[in-house]
Amino acid sequence: MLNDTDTSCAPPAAVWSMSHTEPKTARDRLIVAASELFCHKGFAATGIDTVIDHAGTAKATLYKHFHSKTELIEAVLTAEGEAWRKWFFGQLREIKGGPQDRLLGMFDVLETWFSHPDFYGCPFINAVGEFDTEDQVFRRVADHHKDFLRTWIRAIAIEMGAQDPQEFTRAIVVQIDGAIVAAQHARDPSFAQSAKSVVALLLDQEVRRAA
Amino acid sequence: MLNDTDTSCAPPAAVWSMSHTEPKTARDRLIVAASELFCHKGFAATGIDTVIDHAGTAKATLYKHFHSKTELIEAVLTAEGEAWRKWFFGQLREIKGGPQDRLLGMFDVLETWFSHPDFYGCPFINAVGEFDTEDQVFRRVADHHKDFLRTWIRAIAIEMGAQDPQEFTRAIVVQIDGAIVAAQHARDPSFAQSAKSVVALLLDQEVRRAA
DNA sequence: GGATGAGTGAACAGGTCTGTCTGTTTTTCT
DNA sequence: AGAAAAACAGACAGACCTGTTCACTCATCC
Repeated sequence: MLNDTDTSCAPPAAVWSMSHTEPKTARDRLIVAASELFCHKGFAATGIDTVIDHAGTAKATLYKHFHSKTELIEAVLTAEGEAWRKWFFGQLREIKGGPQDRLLGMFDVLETWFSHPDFYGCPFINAVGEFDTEDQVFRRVADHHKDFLRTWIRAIAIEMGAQDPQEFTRAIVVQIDGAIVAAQHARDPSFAQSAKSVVALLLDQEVRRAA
Repeated sequence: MLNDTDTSCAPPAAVWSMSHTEPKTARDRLIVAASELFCHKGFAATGIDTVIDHAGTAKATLYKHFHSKTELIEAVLTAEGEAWRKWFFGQLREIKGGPQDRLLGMFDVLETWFSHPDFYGCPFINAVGEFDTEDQVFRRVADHHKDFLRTWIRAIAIEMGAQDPQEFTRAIVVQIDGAIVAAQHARDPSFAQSAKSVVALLLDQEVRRAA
């Protein structure tokens, strides 16, 4: 029932990240290099010179494509978000069953994410935590990213006939964020299963309410 | 019995942070200033000069007390953790009722925390997100901090006669971390109540299991 | 085959960073 | 009051930071 046939042969980079896309243009190489460095060593802590060294480009090339470091960070977050969503929703689409099954299955996908050796937490959570009040650009990008997830959850909630889709969605978001942070800190992917059990309980409640 | 009469007249800083403690020694002033700056503007993004400016000390004084910036960050996290726990567990102690009431009441305390204008998320979550793989010192300090919370929850779980205290604790940790991150990102303290509702459901389940 | 546009390498400007050092002043303890 | 410890202001070193500029290479396409 799961796509467990092809996911094991080529582990050069994280499939949920844009790091695995073969970079052709200089811009792509910059984004890929910056993404890896920013996410692993921190946005502020990584210098431009390190980025261009890893990308193998000239500094002028970087500043031709991105007018500032902030713009590069923004581009990295955008690209990383797109790649992650492409992978994540692709996985979600392969889950068979009704809305409940799909919702529960999401946490198995999350666990797959957490289990990858290059899992460093959610780049958006980390970015907002790093800059916080300073620059709300990153908070906006993060919110845009999370909106895709909220929309997906809300659709499930409505499909299920949840009593309060809004509140239901909020509860699920708490499970996701909590699982991400707990797994990141404890380096223990199985927090996805803890969250999944809680969600199963939430689904139980909805069923009982409907009955 | 407690000094709860005088806590409302002077709101210059957050009561859950060590920023409100009147700094006497130069070391205290450094910690207080560094704490505010690091947590608001980021650890890497805040320079030493900014810290000593805000603390009103000489740079030599800083390096006499802390041998490096990393050591200062570590001291800030330690102090911030102590102040937070002092406030938080103090609030928890005032909750009347049995273990279930105390557990649920915790989320009201969390909401109070989230509601403060200076709430910038959990410094430990932010620090681990910022440095991640680079320096595991911060991860260690964060884990030590979280351990107090885990111990408290686990005691409640055992007192309640939870079927699996370990797993119960993990589920609660997910609720806390999730509420923190969701509240921080959406700037919406009421995520504490969403988490609280989920915990109420978990308690329901334990009661039903016991019956 | 010559123009065009993208990329290169390297130097440079101007700041800011961490961390050190010196000499002076203030506080504290006896 | 006098000695000792602590904190002060500020200059300094040396590295690193972001961002700019310039001259050059090389592929592609008309």
